[in-house]
Amino acid sequence: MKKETVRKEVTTMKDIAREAEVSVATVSHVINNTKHISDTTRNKVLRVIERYNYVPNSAAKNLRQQSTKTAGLVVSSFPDSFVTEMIFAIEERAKEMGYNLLLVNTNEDRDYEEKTINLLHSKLVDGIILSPTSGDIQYLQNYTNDNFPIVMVNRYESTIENIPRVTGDNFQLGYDATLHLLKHGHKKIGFIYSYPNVSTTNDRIRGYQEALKQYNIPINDDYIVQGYAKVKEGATAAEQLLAKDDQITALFVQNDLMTIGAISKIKELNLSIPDDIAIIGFGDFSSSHIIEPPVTNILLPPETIGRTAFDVLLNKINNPNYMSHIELPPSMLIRKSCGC
Amino acid sequence: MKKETVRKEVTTMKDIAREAEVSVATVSHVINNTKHISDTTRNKVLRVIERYNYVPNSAAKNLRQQSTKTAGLVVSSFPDSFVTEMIFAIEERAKEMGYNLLLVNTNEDRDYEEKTINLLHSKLVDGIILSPTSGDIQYLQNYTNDNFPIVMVNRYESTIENIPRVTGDNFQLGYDATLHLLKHGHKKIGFIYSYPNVSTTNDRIRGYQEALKQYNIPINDDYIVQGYAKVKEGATAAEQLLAKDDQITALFVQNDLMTIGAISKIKELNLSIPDDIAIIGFGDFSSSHIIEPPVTNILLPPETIGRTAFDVLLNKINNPNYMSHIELPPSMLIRKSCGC
DNA sequence: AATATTTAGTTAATCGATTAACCAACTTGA
DNA sequence: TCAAGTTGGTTAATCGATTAACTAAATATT
Repeated sequence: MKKETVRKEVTTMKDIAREAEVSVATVSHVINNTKHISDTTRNKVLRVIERYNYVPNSAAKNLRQQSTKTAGLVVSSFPDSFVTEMIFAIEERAKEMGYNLLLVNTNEDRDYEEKTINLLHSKLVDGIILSPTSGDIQYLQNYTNDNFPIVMVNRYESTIENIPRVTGDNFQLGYDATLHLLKHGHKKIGFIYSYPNVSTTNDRIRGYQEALKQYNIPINDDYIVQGYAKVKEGATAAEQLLAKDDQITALFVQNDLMTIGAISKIKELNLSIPDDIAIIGFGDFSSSHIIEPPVTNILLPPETIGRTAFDVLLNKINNPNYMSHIELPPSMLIRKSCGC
Repeated sequence: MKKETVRKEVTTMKDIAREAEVSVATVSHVINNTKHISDTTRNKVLRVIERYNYVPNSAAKNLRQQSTKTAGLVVSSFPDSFVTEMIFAIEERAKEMGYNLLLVNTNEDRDYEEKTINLLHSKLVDGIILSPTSGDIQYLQNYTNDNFPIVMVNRYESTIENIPRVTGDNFQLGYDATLHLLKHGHKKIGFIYSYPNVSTTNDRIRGYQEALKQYNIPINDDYIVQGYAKVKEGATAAEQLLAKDDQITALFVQNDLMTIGAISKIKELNLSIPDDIAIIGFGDFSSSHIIEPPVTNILLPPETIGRTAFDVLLNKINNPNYMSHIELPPSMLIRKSCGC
């Protein structure tokens, strides 16, 4: 039951060599400038290449050179403006450095993540930038033991220390945003996170709790709910929080889509922002300032994180012993939704 | 000045074969299920594979099999919700069909697009889904002559008819949105597009003009301005349109970011939406319904377009003679900004 | 019992480049 | 004039898999 494959007539270096009446080695040297070739021969070869519209077979090249000038980028989610901008920055930096990017989205599926990294490993890419999903990623240890370059971006896994990483300071982020709300007099602050058991969520929650502790406010785990990084689920999470007898007066939401969901739910309930419910979102998403009221956000710099991550990967590729844990500070973009 | 390369100790199939005391062929057959191997041998091999955490070298596999199970996706822009969702859909469909996706963003750079396709060609990928940027893309003809599978998505180039494509019906889209504004009594309608000389823009403008013509309204090219698909530039475009003596009363904007920019500019000018200026945007972006007033959009289905595009590519890969031009109809999501 | 078929493996050619090692012819220098 | 160096190439091994063709042993068939 073999599939009938239509054999493609693809020009190889051999064809070019034959046509130009030189050896394949010469063709290769002309293409790669690896040896001095006389102008006559060089031009003869180039003309044939031109005529046949010849492009060297990358698989063969990769196999021989043990390098692909391609990097893998494995992210766990996608249409969230922070991640999108980070991807964009990595892409851009890769382009600048002469690399291509193989982008894969695991959609928070741990098994798929492992499978993908397996696939990307072994010379399909020179290295991987990974934003891991939750769960045990000890399997990564095998790759790092093999000296296969991996760097973590945005999220990290604290049990694995020997992988370089570039993230935001999410503890500080959680702390700063919460403190801001506390200063406005809020005592019951809801926290809507995307996914559990990932460093971004964990660290922000720790920061949130630390701020509350400093204000001597008891920590209530019921105030911390999941919103799956989506509009609808963000709305549901907000609804759930606002339905409590406790009269929560502020919301701290961890991504743009959930923020939009939460705001639409608050409006639907005919509550006023920020008078009834204050809200702080995450990331400088573009509609923030035209939403009514304009949304106050706490941010991390996606471009810097992305570009830095790629540079770190490059360092790791060139030097297997390279190591660094880079953490970038958050900042706040204060508008109206927090009550300022 | 050769770079000192640290030779990586990578386990090959030969190592596995030696260790399991079988031939490399047997190892290959175990891995690929290409021949019946006794349970004893199979297990012996599998154990060694497990122990060494062995993964076959894809470059070698690709070279031999003349197939990579990877598709290239070349887009010309990125952080726009329509494109993002389309990419997401293509990704998802590729995953379902056992393919990986090599995503490259050309950022509207024609030369980079050509270079990228050159690179992706020749067995780095099995085929390419392309959303071409403007300019002469006759160079594509070389690839299609080689039977290299390419399909165009979202945008197309009308001078090349022998490449399958999946797009929206943008003429209809331009027509419908404009007609809607005309029915509300608007006569001076500004049109803000992202990039010139691409089919999406051209077709929508044709639709826009056709609608005006049917209402016997003279076409004024000054009403058609560029917004570069970005928030800031969208705002500038809106400002430029509203500054005219003509008193434009409606805006038809071709992507989410520019729509957000235009709205913020209108608010900045203390004009009311929809009373002073009606506005119709494009795409069902998530903040549409919480912006004040909620934004009316005309849409195309990014998921259907994306999934279909991948299926078309698959057809083209399996059958070089496959051909189709698929055009999906627009729909409208009416909210308040149009004056309804 | 002789022959045919099945099972379980092996051998070796192959994919299309890169590149170290080699070589021939020509220059240069003393 | 002859050794040394330079120029402009070529030869052939190699990267790490896949797979057609082959073989030996075991099993089935007549």
